[in-house]
Amino acid sequence: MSAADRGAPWTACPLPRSFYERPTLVVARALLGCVLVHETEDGESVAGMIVEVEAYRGPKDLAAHSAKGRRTARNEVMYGEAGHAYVYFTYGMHHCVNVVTRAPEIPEAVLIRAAVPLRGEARMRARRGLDAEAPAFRLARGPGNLCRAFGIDRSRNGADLTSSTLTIRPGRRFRAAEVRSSPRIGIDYAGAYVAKPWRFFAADERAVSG
DNA sequence: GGCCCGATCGTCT
DNA sequence: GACGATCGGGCCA
Repeated sequence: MSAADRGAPWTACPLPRSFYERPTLVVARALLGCVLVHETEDGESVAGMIVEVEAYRGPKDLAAHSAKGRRTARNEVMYGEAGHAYVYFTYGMHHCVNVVTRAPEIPEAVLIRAAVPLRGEARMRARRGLDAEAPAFRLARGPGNLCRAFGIDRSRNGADLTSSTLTIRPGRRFRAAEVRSSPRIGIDYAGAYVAKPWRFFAADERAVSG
């Protein structure tokens, strides 16, 4: 660790399991301001502050992959222990990363939709195919872009966020006045659950999508 | 096996 | 606002 890294959020201890075992809406809100860290192949790490999330609360939530109790090889991680990553592939070209919440057999999770780069910005740019001109807030804006910038793909599905090369650590705390909520994005098929205000984001952060 | 569609993104009008 | 890219998952036969 360099002297400059001492005390930096990406060097703090990962959030404990108990953080994720709480109600999913509580976890979603609490993740805002926390720091997602992915250690890369060469031992360096990329890190970013989470500024946008969405809660998915199956089996009742018709927008969740676990709606109506659906349980397949793809979403099996949602039924497991809290604090693990659920990573899936969609639209033939994008990955999305979630954190599993609550007790085993309760298939709920929080989708991480956007982050502000804190470390490894050059690596993120290279992965996104963006040059030095591109503003930093664009690097991890949107769930697909975030996964690409962080180098997260299905090989990280099931990763333990409390003790692996993919972790989430405490960061800054947003005050209530700095947080907004809204309906979730891209779930028009979810009937009565379309309008649930289960998307949370930091107001005035340009890295927020939508 | 076949068919439909997606927790997205960038581009074009 | 509309649309194409691109392919695995889910469901039915």
